Amino acid sequence: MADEPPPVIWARLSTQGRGPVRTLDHVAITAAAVALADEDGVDAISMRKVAGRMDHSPMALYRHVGSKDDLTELMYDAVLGELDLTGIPSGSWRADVARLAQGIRRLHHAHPWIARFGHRPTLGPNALRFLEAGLACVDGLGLDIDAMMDLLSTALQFTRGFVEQELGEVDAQRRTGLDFAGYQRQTGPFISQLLQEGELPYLKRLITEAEDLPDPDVVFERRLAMVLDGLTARIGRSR
Amino acid sequence: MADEPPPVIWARLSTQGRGPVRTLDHVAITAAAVALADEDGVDAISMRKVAGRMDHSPMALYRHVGSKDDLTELMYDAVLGELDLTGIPSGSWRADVARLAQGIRRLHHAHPWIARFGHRPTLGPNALRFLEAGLACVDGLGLDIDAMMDLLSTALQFTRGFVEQELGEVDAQRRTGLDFAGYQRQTGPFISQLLQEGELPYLKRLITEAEDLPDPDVVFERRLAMVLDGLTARIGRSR
DNA sequence: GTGAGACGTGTACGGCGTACGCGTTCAGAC
DNA sequence: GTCTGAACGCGTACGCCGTACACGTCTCAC
Repeated sequence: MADEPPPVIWARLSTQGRGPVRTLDHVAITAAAVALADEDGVDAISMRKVAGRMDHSPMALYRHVGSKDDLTELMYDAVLGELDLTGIPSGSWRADVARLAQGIRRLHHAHPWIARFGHRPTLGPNALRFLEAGLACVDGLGLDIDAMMDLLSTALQFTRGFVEQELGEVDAQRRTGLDFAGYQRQTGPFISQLLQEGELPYLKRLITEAEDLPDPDVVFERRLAMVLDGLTARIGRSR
Repeated sequence: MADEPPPVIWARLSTQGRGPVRTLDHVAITAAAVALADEDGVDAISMRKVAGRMDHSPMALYRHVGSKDDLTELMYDAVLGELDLTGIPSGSWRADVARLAQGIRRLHHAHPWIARFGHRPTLGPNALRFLEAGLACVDGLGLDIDAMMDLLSTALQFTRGFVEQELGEVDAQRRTGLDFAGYQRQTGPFISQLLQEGELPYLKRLITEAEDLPDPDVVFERRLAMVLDGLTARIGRSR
């Protein structure tokens, strides 16, 4: 059985070695890729374009990142580094977890492409920093490590699901070039037809009774508060 | 300003018209695409392969689906149709919402590619059926339609986030051809090195103290219960 | 000095989504 | 019964994509 190279990028990141001085490294490549993704969207990320942005040949990148999948993992960890974790843990687990959730949501808004890669939990430095900070928030509550993970993960998984739904909207807008109002204008006739034809009482109520343009920040806060309430109950129970 | 075609596929689905009898329609195409995705994964979905599976030329599909994005939306609605909604609403909102969440999770496990498309909430027949059933579960609790949506969406968004994390794992396994044990074997040395070098007390606790191979079903139930607890609190408050 | 390894490049392969134009088939207008 | 034009499926082609592989060049260890 051969010694396979580790499948973890983080164990494969090389530093300047014997050859010519490098004009490229994984940090710069990652930064270029992030900038590209931020500007032009997920679908614009290509090895060729990233390389072009750095005035290098596409194949030059492979000396440093192994594959496009590797690059996306580096990108993910890189933006995780933007999270501000100062003052965490603060002593109030609820405030801290809420701050982490809000931070993660902001991160997804700043980099809407994050959600579109399916990753294992990455072992990058920023992901680890985040994990440590997150678990520190829920330490000292008399919970074992599994329960601590439950608290943290539940809040963050809700956040991820919420944000992904938001971003589906954003992404569709970018692809179709239609904002929400334009979309409504286009779908209006179809929805009217649906309501006329079928038995869709709740769709009707949504359209007639629901708040018209709810502030997504407010909705997020409201739902996050419910989730945190559920976590609180769990802490009380295990004491 | 020209009359653009509606951006909603559902308003553009055509039926047999004047020309030659069709040998293809969006239902058959969608079914073939779903089968392909189930067998070979997201990355295998291509117009060419779907067409090949039906013994047709790739371009024939475009007569019926408009674009690959359209096709993915059809696929999403198609699998939503697999959800069993009989007996919903049952009278117990909590049991119903839990059932919906479990159903959605099962759906994602059966079709792991679902999560990889960013969609607007689709207006397909099955999505509408699901929406109606979901809101029916949380009706009669004295909540307005916005609060009803909060309840339903919070549970489902948590589910989506949970499942996407699970699937990141599954997907990575398919891509690398390494199961979890193999992955652990490969990453073990790197993690040992991390623990030796850095200050990662919680990673250490996770590895030494956490349950070794937690049953994901159990973890999901436990966390979902917490979320539902949070929702319960909200209902009590608004009465 | 010299050899080996690191670095970036050029070329090429097989795949992709889909625009465009074509012949064929048939429902409805006359 | 004939004609016509819309609907249908196909062939070709374009410009992308990820990346395997072979190559020349540069630098450090010896």
